[in-house]
Amino acid sequence: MSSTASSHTGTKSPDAAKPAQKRVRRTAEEARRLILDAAEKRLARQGPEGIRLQDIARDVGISHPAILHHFESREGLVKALIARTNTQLREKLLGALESSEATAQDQIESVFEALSDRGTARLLAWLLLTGRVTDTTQGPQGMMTEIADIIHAHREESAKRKGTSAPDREDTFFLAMLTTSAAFGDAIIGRYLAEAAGLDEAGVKRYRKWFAELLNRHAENMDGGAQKDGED
Amino acid sequence: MSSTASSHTGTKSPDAAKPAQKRVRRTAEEARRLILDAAEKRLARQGPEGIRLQDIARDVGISHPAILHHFESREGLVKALIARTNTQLREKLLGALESSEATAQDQIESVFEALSDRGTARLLAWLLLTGRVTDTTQGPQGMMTEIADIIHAHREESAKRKGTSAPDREDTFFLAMLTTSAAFGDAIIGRYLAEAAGLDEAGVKRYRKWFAELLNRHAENMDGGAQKDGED
DNA sequence: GGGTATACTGACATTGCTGTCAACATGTGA
DNA sequence: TCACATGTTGACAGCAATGTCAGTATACCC
Repeated sequence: MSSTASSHTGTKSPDAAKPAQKRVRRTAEEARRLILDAAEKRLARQGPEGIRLQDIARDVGISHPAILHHFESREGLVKALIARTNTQLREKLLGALESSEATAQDQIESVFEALSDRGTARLLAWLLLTGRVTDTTQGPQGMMTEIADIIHAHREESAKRKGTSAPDREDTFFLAMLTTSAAFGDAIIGRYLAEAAGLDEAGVKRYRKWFAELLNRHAENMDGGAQKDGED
Repeated sequence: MSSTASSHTGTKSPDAAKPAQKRVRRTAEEARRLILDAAEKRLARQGPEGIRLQDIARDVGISHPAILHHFESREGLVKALIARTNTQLREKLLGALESSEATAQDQIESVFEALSDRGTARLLAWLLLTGRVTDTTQGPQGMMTEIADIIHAHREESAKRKGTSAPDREDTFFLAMLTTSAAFGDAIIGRYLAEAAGLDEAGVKRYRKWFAELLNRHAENMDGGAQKDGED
């Protein structure tokens, strides 16, 4: 890294043995990907202030103007990172929902996973904290309503199958909202809470299971009504 | 603001109505308080990057070196703000718990309130995001375990009174952890989720009540065991 | 009223980061 | 093999933010 090979081009020195810097040249797409990866990593580790062009450039092994070349500005980089994160989050969540094999347990687990993985929640928290949210349909908000709709459809279908009354729509929203908030908060503070309580990894797993069961019982009570065989 | 009044002292003008800049001289304590208030406000409104000495100084109506005079450095200001916020949060939460008149509903409500008020959760989120957490006993983590202990004592007492089996200690931790995460997440993203779902203020209230009842039912099931009259 | 401690200020030094620019180098197609 | 598009770079400009310093003004005490 520090071997900056003195001056820039070797042309001045007739030193044939020193082509020195084989400059790497990636496709624009590849370069963008690497830069976003590095930015994501920094952000997850060091928080908002960890996004510094110089640092990221060093991580990737390029000069910082290269980043500006690909993203126009620091703000452009941030926007691109947000967009990519949103897309990935959306895909993960919808994927988890649509795999009809997954139990409700798995689904809730996957929400927690998706938000804590790669500092997704941290990025989004920062996004919300710095007031970068403009459009209600974009970002986690829009996602939640979309997902709540899907879940509600499931519940209605399930209720119809069982011949019980359809669940309250607001109840489903509340379920989604609680899950989102809890997973969100967990991604940010969960680690510290667990540590303070002396919970190891298995304990965290138990916690999530406990939470999923809490919601399950609630849903069964609501959906099943007076019915008793409320297994899913 | 631009009326810098040319030179510094106003003694030149005998204008009694305009002694120009009677330099205000507060007690150190008062000055610190005002500065912290302004910093807190900025932080709540603009997020982490909103803490700029110049801006805060302007808000208070002093020059920015005055801030440095009282807090040594920007970092010192941040630390002081964190300390104060922690203290205030602690007092609020313990206060809410100890007022034995409060129902479980009220208590949960007060957790949400305490975290969302004055951007407390935002500050703490930033604190956690930027990895400023060192001591496990400080900050929200330690608070949670402390509070969980108190709640657990309540539950045990209540169980004894009813003659039912004592609740699982871990169950209480999980309750506290969920409440903390949910309130924490809510303070950060709740506003946006509610907006996306079209929830007005009354809706948010219903949500919190719904959540409190969810926890209540769970606790009653656990504590009451086979008992049915689990009102409290 | 004079003296002292210290809250406070303007001007400036310093640092660090984003963004610009001209030039360089490399993959691709003719 | 040559030309071209473009990924890439070092040097520098510009700015913003923290921090320093010498000096000023005010509350408090005698």
